[in-house]
Amino acid sequence: MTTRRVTKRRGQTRRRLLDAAMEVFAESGFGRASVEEVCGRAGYTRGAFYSNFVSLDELFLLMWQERTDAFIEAAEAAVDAAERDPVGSLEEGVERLLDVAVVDDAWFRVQAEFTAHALRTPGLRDVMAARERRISELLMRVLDRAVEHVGRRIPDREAFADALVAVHEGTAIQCLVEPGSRVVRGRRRALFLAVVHAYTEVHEGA
Amino acid sequence: MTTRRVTKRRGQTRRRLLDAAMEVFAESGFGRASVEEVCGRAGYTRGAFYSNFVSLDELFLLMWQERTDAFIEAAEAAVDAAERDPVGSLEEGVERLLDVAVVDDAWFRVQAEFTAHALRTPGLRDVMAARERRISELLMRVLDRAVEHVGRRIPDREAFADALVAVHEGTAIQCLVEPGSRVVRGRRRALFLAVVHAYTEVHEGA
DNA sequence: CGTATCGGATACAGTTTCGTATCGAAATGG
DNA sequence: CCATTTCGATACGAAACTGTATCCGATACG
Repeated sequence: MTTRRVTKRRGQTRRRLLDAAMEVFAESGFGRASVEEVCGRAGYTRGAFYSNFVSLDELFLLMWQERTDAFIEAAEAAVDAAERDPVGSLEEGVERLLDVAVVDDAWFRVQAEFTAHALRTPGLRDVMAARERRISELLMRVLDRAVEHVGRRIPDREAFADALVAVHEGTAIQCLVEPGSRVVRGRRRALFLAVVHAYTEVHEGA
Repeated sequence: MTTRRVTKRRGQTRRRLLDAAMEVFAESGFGRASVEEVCGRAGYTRGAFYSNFVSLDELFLLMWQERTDAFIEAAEAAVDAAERDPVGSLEEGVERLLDVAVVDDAWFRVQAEFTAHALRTPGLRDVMAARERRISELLMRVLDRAVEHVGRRIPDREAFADALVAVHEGTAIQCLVEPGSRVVRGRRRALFLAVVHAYTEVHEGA
């Protein structure tokens, strides 16, 4: 077992394959995508693929994790910045939350693919659950300050977090299924706000 | 073009193929399921399949519609019965709503498959959207009486309906992703109740 | 019953995909 | 630059799947 040299060409091919996978899965779906289709899109042949990954399943997971991590990290950075510049009202807090919980069409399709895939692959359920938790923590952080600032508190943080995630995912589906309903953002805002009010109460010792 | 005889054997085969499709799609996913796999499960060969359907896509759609219709009709019947026996509180109304909006594991998997599939098949988006609307109407009917009965009214029915569907689907995902969280039913109830309160107000002329 | 029609099994040809094994080109590092 | 390692293209064999065409048992109808 000798330590192998790692060339930069390798990194580039992995990158291109990962990116191509995202496009292909969004278009054809995971189940109907072939190794060849991904390679072709990336400008390679199967040789490159099998030299970098062991299976489509692995590639899919890696791609998904990469995107998820990138998204969460970006969102965390935004939240960090926001925490140094606290909002004055719940409405503002929800507005920021909407900015973080963006719904991107291609990505959400892949997300749907992954969900379906993960639901019948035991090991992946946990991966998804873990991600849901990270996102819920993130959404919580966005609101924490705002809630405190207006003199309210959160009796049951866990329930609140679950509710936020549910609303996020539930409304995201609607955004994509409904044809051209741009009205949806308003609906999302309203629903988030309602949930924030419902899961917080006026702080006693203020 | 003569009118063809329709035997009962044919009906039976269709039925078995439809049922097998449900199982297979839940296990293997739609994209990775083959015609042969479905036939095998049903106890037939491909000859039977191509004599009854033109493609897996068609079979999938028919199966999905059949199940969806059955579910909605059953729910409607339950709602009809319930309307003759009105509830006395919002809590009771939500409880009934939970009974209607059941989350069945296998079916939800197939639902996830269909969602992913429909998101990249333009014609199917509309089909899904139409179904969402039927379900939202149903959920609304469950609550209408209850809301009225406790002297409240619904300012924006459409927004309310959307919110209910979003909560239903969002929480359904959580039910399936989280390992053994039986606590979730309580969470669902709470969230539904919160939404009902948020989207209704005390009726003026009472 | 007998016969015409129907339905599903079987056989077949063609395509797609897979995973591996091999080979030449490119990159590395001395 | 040269030697060596690494990377990806290509060639190959095997397997799975598709869709059709044909055939024979089952079924309906008079």
